[in-house]
Amino acid sequence: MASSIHDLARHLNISIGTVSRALNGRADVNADTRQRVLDAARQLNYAPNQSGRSLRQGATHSIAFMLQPHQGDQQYGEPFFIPFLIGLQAKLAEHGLDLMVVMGEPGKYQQERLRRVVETRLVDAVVLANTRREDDRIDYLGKVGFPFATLGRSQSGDDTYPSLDIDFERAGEEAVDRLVARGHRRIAAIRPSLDLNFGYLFLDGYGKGLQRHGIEVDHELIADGFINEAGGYEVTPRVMLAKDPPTAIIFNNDAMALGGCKALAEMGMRPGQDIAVNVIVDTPLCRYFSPALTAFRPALEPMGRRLAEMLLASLPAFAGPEGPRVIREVWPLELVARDSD
Amino acid sequence: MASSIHDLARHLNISIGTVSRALNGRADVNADTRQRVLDAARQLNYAPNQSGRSLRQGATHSIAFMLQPHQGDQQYGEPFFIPFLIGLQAKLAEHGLDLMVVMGEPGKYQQERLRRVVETRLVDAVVLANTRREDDRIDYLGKVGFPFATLGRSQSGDDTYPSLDIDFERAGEEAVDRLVARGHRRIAAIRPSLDLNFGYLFLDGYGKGLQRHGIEVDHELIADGFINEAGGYEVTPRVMLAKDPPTAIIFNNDAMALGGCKALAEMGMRPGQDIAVNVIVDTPLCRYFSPALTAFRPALEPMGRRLAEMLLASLPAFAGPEGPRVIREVWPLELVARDSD
DNA sequence: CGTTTTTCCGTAAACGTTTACGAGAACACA
DNA sequence: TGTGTTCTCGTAAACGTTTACGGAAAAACG
Repeated sequence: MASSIHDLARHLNISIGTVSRALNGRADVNADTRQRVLDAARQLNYAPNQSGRSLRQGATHSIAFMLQPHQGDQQYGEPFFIPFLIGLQAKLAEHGLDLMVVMGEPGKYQQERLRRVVETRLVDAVVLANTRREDDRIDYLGKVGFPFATLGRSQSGDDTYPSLDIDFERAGEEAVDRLVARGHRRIAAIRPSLDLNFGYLFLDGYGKGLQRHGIEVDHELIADGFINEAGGYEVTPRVMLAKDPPTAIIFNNDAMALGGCKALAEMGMRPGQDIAVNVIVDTPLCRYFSPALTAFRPALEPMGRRLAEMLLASLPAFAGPEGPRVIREVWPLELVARDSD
Repeated sequence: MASSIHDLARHLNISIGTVSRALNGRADVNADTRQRVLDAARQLNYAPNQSGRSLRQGATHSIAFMLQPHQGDQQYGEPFFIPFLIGLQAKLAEHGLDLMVVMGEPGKYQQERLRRVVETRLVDAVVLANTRREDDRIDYLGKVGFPFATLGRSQSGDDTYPSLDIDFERAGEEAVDRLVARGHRRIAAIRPSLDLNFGYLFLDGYGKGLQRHGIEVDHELIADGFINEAGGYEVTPRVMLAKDPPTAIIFNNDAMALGGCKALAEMGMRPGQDIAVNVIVDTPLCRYFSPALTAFRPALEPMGRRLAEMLLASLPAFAGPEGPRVIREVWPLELVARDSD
């Protein structure tokens, strides 16, 4: 069924070497011959077998995107990633690269899966999401020298890989600024309990913001919960029961915010009226929730494109004439003021 | 860097044939030898090069999932697909298959991309999403005999491929039942204007439902719009301006429903009070919208798993002893009654 | 002990490419 | 005409596997 380069060569009474060179745009082939090859290829529906060229070239021309669904994502499903993926894959496609998505089982350790991807040479490089503060995957990839980039920062590794993150720290600070400006002094912070790095960054910004306004950090106002709606629902009452309860809450995750608002509602508190709510990392959910939640929005699709560029710039095969280079960027979030504060 | 089967063989003073057989669990290898090979493989971090085995075996052990982002999805991004993908890839992974995601550019024709995937033998099979009523992709894959399955039905092809869909027809009918039971006789239907097949199925069910209750179809109450929020926003006023306006609306898409509700709000109508709203295909957005929208919910993650099973059952290499078979299923949706009707 | 069967392993071909190398033809130049 | 250069192409090796085949050794059998 599938036609090979031999069929094409035979059909043209030409050697396979010439066919290959013609197809790959090499200079040492007669313009006329090239045209004939191109025409015949189209006519016979020929395209070079990917496995064959991968094997010969030692490159698969594909990239793996690795994310780990959290437990309980089956219904909710991190809408965060889709626009990012759209951007990522669009830019990769411009360079003839395909995208593989490796998810792993929800909640299960991904290291084994990653090892297989690497050792098996399934892809040329990996893009890591859900970066943890200490991330085995980064350590591993660094150790074995496999090319990768990360969406999100980490303390692991030695910064020799490209990474793109959003400025959680600054967003945390800005949220505090905003809430203080609106008269709040008792501001709570709720973040995921996992080792996810952005939880720390957010809290740093939150602390810095408070400090700048001369407000002391009250640990009764900080809580960690599982990074989903149930987590937010469970943990929000905890800060509300502080001796001196908060008048505002910053949620470090949209799902947790939604769960938190449910808990607040059950306590008879309406966001935007009885309590102010901000959430870091806006998603469509924040917008459609009632009241619409004031949130900080990242430019996901451009981020996807950009991280693809950064990854490619770090790969010798794709880097420009100046050679490969490692770029690391932190992008600002845009405040979307809505009705919850 | 990467170790090959030759390294392993040399290290063990053994032939590469034996190593391969040991690794692949073939019977004709001494138990003792096998263990030594396995140990050495682990020790040397060896795993067979994927390109090599793909080339030799004529199978890539990966599947492509092909979806087409609609224009304007950059922020919203079809949350529908993530849980489905989680299920799909989980089941595929159980069989040692990897998942490739091919998106194409938003709004752009995917045929070229598909041809490349097929001719290049990038994957062993394809899963198609966003099936259209007449779908070139299905025609093409059928014609060239490339294995595939679809999420959603189509009129194209001759039903010789596995497909899994949700029962839009029945959901449309049930929505009518529900609304009639609640006293409505003037029920509008809003669906996407594209050739997406589910739009037709939905409308069939809607018509059948009306008929069963002796209500005549009024074409002033049916409208098509672009399948996003803007489309819903634009088209909803149109049905509201009918000579005899509707007291209920069924939306065939969550994004359109949200846009529609915005339009309704601007006309001073509150869903659940001044007008009833149902939406086919629930997403988290429906749940968090205010008022929470009554909607019909599919079991996305199980559907993903199931379609993977169905696809595998149709592939000779994975089918059981009874040989490959084509399964087609239509799954019911679960009504989630909320506050909008 | 001779014969047959079984167990185990090495050899080599094949999968479909790309590419280094070299060679013939055409051309330029003196 | 002789020499050097440029164009163009064919040859063959290599990428890392899997697997059909055959053969040697061991085991089973009478």
